[in-house]
Amino acid sequence: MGRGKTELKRIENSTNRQVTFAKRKNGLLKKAREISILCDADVSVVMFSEAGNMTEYSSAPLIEQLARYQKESGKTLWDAKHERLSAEIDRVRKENSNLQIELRHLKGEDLKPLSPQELHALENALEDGYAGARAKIKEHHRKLKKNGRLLEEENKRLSATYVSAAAAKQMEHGSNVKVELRNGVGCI
Amino acid sequence: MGRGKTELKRIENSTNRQVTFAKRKNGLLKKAREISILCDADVSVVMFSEAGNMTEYSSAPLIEQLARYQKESGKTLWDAKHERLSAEIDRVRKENSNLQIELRHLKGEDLKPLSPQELHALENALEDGYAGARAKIKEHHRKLKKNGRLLEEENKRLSATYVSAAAAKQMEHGSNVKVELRNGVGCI
DNA sequence: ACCCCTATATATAAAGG
DNA sequence: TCCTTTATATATAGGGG
Repeated sequence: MGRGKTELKRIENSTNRQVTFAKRKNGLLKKAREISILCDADVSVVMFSEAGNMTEYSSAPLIEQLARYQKESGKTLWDAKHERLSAEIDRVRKENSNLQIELRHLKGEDLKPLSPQELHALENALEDGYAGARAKIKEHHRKLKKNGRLLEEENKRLSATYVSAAAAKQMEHGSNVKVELRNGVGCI
Repeated sequence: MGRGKTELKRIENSTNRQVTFAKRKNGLLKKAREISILCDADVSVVMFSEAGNMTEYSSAPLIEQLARYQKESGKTLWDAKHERLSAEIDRVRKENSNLQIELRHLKGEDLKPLSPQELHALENALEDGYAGARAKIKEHHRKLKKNGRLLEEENKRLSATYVSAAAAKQMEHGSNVKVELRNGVGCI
């Protein structure tokens, strides 16, 4: 619809994608309104842009539409959602636990369950990671310094906000591992 | 659209109304599919004809769309229990994100947003952590060795299960950070 | 109700400001 | 990014099986 025929695939150019979304979003909403009026139908549309911005249209209260949806489709939105949420919580918690174990191992804690082989590997990982990280950090540090006092002032400002953000996060959900490391990073 | 311009009001003739609904319903669904594909957006449409027949389209599971809707709009579609579950997911996700950032910093990645002060602190943290961890690991390693071959055999067995568990976790949700570190730990 | 056809009305891609 | 202006592509009203 327009000067060029468009293939039905994700528009690669980000700007074009956004522009097209804005146009078509309006088009879709208009069509939804029209059909609900012309044909005395109930229509609900919920859209999320790539960036996460929501747009909705519903000719009747959405909750009523959903109640109807459940009755018609036989799908139990509520219960199913509950199960999904619970499953997601399990998944995310497990991931969290793994991350924390990783951090502890890297700090030399909770080594008991590790076999000699794993300990050896951990030593190597630490050694490699340490050397690489240290080099990168120094390099980055050096670059920053080259930019002189002005930038350093700016960084101090940023540092202040970063530290308070870190503090806020601690208050929020003080994981031991994180608190310790945050302190290490944020203070001095 | 078509031979006659149509007023935006309920079509009086029942047959025409139904025919128009059928046509426009398909048009709307097509548009919804297109926008979701072209613009990488998430779109859900639920429609009920005058007669009560339901049609739905959702680029992502409708339940998830609705969860997002709730969060964005602030409107409660279902009970508080679900909201608590959602809040917990958000909380743990945020914590995961922080943990991953920490791991990256410790690996010398994503250093750009850090100020010189923070970089310095990170260096110290790495240095201290590294020395401490290494000492602890060596000590632990030494102790294990003292217990001789029998225990070592046992540890090999444990190691095997640990490694496959780690591999399974990778398959599950391969975060870059984790995968790399797990490899370091699990593989030698 | 469901196709098909065709004239028109709309939607929108591309381009420029 | 948003608006305006085209030229084109699509959607669809009305009509006939």
